[in-house]
Amino acid sequence: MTATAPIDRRSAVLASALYTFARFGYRKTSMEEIAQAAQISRPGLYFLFDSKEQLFRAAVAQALEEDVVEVERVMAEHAVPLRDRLMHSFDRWAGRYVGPMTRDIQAVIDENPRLLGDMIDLYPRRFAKSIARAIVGAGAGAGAGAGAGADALTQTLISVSIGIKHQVDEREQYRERFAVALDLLLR
Amino acid sequence: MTATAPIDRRSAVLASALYTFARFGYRKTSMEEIAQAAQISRPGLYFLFDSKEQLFRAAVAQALEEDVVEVERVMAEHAVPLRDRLMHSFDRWAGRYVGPMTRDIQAVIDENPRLLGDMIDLYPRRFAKSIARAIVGAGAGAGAGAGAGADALTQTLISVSIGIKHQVDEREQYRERFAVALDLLLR
DNA sequence: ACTATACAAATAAATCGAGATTTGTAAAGT
DNA sequence: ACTTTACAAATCTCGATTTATTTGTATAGT
Repeated sequence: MTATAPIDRRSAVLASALYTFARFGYRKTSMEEIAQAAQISRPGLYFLFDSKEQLFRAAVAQALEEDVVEVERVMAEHAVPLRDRLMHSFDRWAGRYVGPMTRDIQAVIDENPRLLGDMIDLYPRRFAKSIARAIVGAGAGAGAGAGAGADALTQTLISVSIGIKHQVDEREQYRERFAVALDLLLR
Repeated sequence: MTATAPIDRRSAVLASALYTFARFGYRKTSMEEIAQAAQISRPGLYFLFDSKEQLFRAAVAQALEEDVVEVERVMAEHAVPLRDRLMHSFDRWAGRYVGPMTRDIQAVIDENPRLLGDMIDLYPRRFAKSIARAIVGAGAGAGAGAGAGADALTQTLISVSIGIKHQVDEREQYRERFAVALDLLLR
């Protein structure tokens, strides 16, 4: 119990930091601003994180990790209908980052690929794998072929999701359009 | 016959100009570069077009017009399978602008909405309408509901197309992925 | 229906130094 | 496991000036 306190603190700072990075972009966000938003002193930040770069990486990693863990958890709930699981997972993975407040989180990630290294490929792959597994598990995608049909369906769902994200500017619109696509792609 | 010569010239200059704009962006492309690429003198350009802005508008308009006219033509050919018509139309409308050489045509259009005015909304709407009409005509999308199902299918196809364009960097990859999506969305 | 040359006016890019901000670390304190 | 204060070094910002490029037009020529 006593050991969880610093972990929670660290986690809270990362969540706050990501939000601050999102508002001003990586470059124009100072450690001072991050510290104030997180209610910590600036040297205290350096106690928790070695550098601004590492803090940024950790903040993005935590967000992606939480998202993908939630997706993996939901997709494994075989009792609830596949359609509902997909809706929830894509909304968490992508829909969540549509809209005036959160859109810039995606932007700050996209604009600093150099700082993020593997994460940019690894997490989306893990997301896709989780989706595909659940689709074969539910027997959708292709009655007999199994894996191939599931990969095709997964790939198409991801493309739809990316496309919608570029078309709409509110999370609710994302959800509506993705629901339409889901109805067409699931029979 | 004698009157077609200037029209062809103008048209060729516009095609060349769009390509040049695409390579360097609107701002960093000079009239001199456009003139050289089009094998015409710079004052000659001003004889054909009032200003750089007007030339840019005309170049984009010509490309979009040719694309959408081709789409309308193909989608009206009721004899050929709907799937083939859709593949051809989306490849012409979007796939064509994927790839190392042509990728930036889309970018230069997106980056200068102020210069393009209505075109940015009008041509995509015309494209969507052409697709939706053909889908109802072919009886796909929804056996009974007619229009609603066709609009949903059209909307989803467009989202897929936009998504794929952001995922791939070669036209052939676009075609492959879109074919996969088509197979899933058409039964 | 153009080309070649030329030119004024506007725009953009390059340079530069002064001043401010920011990073990362240290030290002393609780 | 932090806070406060302090500081050197690096980085960024800003304005000013200069230099170069570009636009749009004109003029003479074919």
